[in-house]
Amino acid sequence: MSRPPLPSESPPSAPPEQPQRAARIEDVARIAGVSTATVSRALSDPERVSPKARARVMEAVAQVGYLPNQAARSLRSQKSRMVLVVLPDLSNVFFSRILQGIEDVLFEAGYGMIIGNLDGSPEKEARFAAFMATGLVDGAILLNGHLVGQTRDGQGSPAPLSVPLVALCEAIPHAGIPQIEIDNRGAARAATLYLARQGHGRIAYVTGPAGNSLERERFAGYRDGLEQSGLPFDAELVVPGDYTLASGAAAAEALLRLKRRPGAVFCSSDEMAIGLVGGLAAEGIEVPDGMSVVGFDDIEFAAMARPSLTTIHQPRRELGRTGARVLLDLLAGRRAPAHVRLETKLVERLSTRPAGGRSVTGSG
Amino acid sequence: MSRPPLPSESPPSAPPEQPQRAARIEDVARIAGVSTATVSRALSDPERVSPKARARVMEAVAQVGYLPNQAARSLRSQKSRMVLVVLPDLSNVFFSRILQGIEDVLFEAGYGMIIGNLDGSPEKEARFAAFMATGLVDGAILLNGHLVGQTRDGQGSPAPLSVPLVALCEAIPHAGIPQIEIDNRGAARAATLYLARQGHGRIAYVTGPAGNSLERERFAGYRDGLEQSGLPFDAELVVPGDYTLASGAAAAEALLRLKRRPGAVFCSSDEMAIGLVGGLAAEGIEVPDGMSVVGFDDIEFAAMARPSLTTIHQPRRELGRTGARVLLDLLAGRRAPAHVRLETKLVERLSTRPAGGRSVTGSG
DNA sequence: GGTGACGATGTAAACGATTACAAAAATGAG
DNA sequence: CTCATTTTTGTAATCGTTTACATCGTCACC
Repeated sequence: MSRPPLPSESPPSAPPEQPQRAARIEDVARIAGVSTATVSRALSDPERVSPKARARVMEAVAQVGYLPNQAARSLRSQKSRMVLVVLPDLSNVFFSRILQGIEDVLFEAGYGMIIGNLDGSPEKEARFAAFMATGLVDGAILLNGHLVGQTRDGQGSPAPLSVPLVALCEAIPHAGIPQIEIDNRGAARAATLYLARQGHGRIAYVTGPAGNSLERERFAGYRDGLEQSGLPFDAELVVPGDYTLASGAAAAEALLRLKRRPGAVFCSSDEMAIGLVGGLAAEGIEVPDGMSVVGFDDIEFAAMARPSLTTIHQPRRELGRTGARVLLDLLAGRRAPAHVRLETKLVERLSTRPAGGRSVTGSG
Repeated sequence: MSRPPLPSESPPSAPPEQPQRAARIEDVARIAGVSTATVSRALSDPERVSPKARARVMEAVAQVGYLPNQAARSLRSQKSRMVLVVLPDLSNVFFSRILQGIEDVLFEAGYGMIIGNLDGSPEKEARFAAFMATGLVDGAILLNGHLVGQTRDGQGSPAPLSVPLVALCEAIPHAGIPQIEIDNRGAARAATLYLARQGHGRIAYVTGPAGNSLERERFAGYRDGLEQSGLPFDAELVVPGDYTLASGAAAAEALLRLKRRPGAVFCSSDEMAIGLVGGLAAEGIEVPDGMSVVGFDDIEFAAMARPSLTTIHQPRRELGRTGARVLLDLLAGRRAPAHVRLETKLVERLSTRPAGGRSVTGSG
């Protein structure tokens, strides 16, 4: 096709006022002297193109700084190379390292990560569900323990699980969704056994929120531990909490009100354990001399706390990594394990000591 | 084209095996008896469509559960309604609340959030830069203190800043990018003045990493504070750190080696302050009786620490919110402020006390 | 009743890639 | 050298929207 002749003063070398429109595949094709199909192939699957053409394409790409438009790409290919990560609370330190692990693996595989921070809002939940249904993401990792956007408004069909999902940490009661988790029950048993072996006969337990699936497991583990140690279960020693610092402090008061105080406490979260230590200190009871305390999670701060906290270490980053890997398997159509359990580890620090023994570190 | 006759048992009312293809705008249009243009208008700008048509469209949408395909939408409209947030380290607790603030505002405005975790990797940086250039995101918020993907490989043109940007916390030396930050210098001055007013004559300072733009400001503020209090500056009292717990602990040792010990220390981060407290305790010096300590940031743990930490509170969530708002202004073509400064606040807790006074809380 | 303005609607052309299909070129066997 | 086969390339359809432009009524005003 012939164009109208250009004004004589405009050599094609450097058009001055043009606002730098991003280069398209067509531009690359023209410069390289091939078709757009060849350019596309050279970029996505270099083997399918002759070395000569490939070189010309690469040169043209470099010359114009071509980057394929993502919207066009994902419209046509029906893949977005994006993953949604849904979590209940972005500001909760517990999740940040998991996110990091997820990001590690996703990035490596060329995927991006969209964050869905639920924050207790049903609106958010609905929107994130839409993310999955509109092709915005190829899959999702759920850290929130339940399915997202199960809205069946009006006569609408039961929202189809449009993309592959993976559940991290909390179990989702839905068949066919791989679960990545730790052995909460076994870990809680280990913590309880540890205290029992240190000679503590009355071991209290500060729970997480009722109804939480993790919590049920941990509570079961606590009872396992008691049983295995030949200790009696005493409902009086079970104090309700909700994983927060404040509930740990409240638990301290509750425990001190008991006629027969426990010599040790196992808390279902580090935050509660730290709150408990503070609450005990306010009443003049120092940890570990006055009481031994074990936490759960091994958050960053557990090691910094005073006294540093004996706790159950969860491999958070590795949990994230594994979850991402399993999702990638699903996305690639590979067979994925239905269930992965990661090892926990009891980390001994200074918030526990044998019952009846004397403190090793003389305090002031 | 004629198909082979179906087995008689399959009436067309409910095709059983069809894998539930997502409804397209065309389906909605057909059911509502209007054109696709009208459907599009009814959804994006209901005012432009007659009430009758609107109602029919809405009904059809509900009936088939239509959700517009994002890729198609953003391909055509050249807008993705996504924002990239770039940060140096996702696992750093300092950022999580900022992220939360950003997410708050973005969600409200109908935007999604893609996370770019740099993690010190140039590859990541390049990829995130590509996110901006490929239409994947409409804008970006940078928490990392420098421009992303400034790669000018080969003869490539100087990567055009393709989308609106906002710099949060750290300043980016580049004209035209709005900066959202706190008054680091003023806050550091306030912390120093506070200690001076408590009667401390020798006030040490534990720095952040050299070369950091925040750090320069804070150091200047420390000197301002000394000057304003009529105290001499003593280079011996400036101990290098890098914001980490470990460097705080190391600083403790350094300070204890001095012939004339300071009575108070101002640390450029809470983590260092907490490390310092631990390091001092290891040498038998308790805070605040043996030394007063002030931190910076007011991270979650500052209040939980023992002793709880006097520190400079940064409105992290609000920083995130403001950054997101400014970016939205930019995206909407509204005039955005070039510079926003948020207020900090000195939070008095138990890691400081007047010089020479006696401790109020009797320990042990 | 004619005319202009306005609002509601429809038609069809983008947006920028990927990819099914067909054609052309290269390769190898006989 | 011919023919079958394989590789490489090109053409054009396609993904599912939005939106410029054209069209068609409707209404008010003269």
